Amino acid sequence: MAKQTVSIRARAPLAEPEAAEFAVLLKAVADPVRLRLVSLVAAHDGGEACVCDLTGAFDLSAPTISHHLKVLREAGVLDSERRGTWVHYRVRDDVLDRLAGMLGDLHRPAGPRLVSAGARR
Amino acid sequence: MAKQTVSIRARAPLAEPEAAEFAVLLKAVADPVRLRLVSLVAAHDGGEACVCDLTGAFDLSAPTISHHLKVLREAGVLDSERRGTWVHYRVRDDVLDRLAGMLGDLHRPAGPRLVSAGARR
DNA sequence: CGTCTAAGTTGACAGACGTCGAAGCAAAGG
DNA sequence: CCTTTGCTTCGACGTCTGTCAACTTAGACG
Repeated sequence: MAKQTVSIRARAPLAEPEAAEFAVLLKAVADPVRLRLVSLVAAHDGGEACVCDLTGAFDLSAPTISHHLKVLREAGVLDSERRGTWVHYRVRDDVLDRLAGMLGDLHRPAGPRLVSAGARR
Repeated sequence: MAKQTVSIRARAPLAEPEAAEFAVLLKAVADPVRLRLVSLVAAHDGGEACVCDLTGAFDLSAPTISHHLKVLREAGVLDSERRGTWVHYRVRDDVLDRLAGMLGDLHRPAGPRLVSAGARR
């Protein structure tokens, strides 16, 4: 009788296009400054913050902060909206959820999920 | 009676040292090739794979694959062990869990966790 | 030992990245 | 209209990163 070990690692590996897509998100977040920026925006009351709330937390010039915010915005991690004089940033919760879910799924065997894909709110 | 809206965003923002630490992990994974490498290793039978199992999936030279594996190893995402002629790589599940957990926590309000911090296995 | 195969190291190079100062644009208030 | 304040864009600079060809190291097997 053959070996019959049902593979414990049944999940299919990431295809190249998916990997490329996630890599864009990961690259955006893979920087101490940008990670803290996301964290600061998420932790801010109401889940949004204007740039003026953020610059004080860093020893960096305003253009540099603006640059990092642009990277996060273009990657889809943050949304921005101008209201009067101030520009408000907000975290794309769904995007962060997809990212966290993908990383969790990587090493977790296929089957019933522990966490539902949608965010709880 | 006062409004009593307990701030929905109570989680403290990431401190700089934590951010730097996580950024190292994220940088390691924030590359299409490395993301697929991790995925391939994780999806491989037994949760481990030798380099010879991996090189075929890419249009890259062996030194380049070796370089990416080194980055992942030094960041702590992968473990490697030489057994005879072959070097076997394995995913550090705990590390990936910490990463996924951190990203999930970023935008999720503080309070009772949905997922226990330790991996289920 | 000699040789073959697997994997890693070195050195080089083009391109991407993080940072800043200076200049630009947008809204609000004189 | 002019000025001020908040934020972004531009241009430049040094550093880091992904890639390869060439070479080296580590075991296995005669």
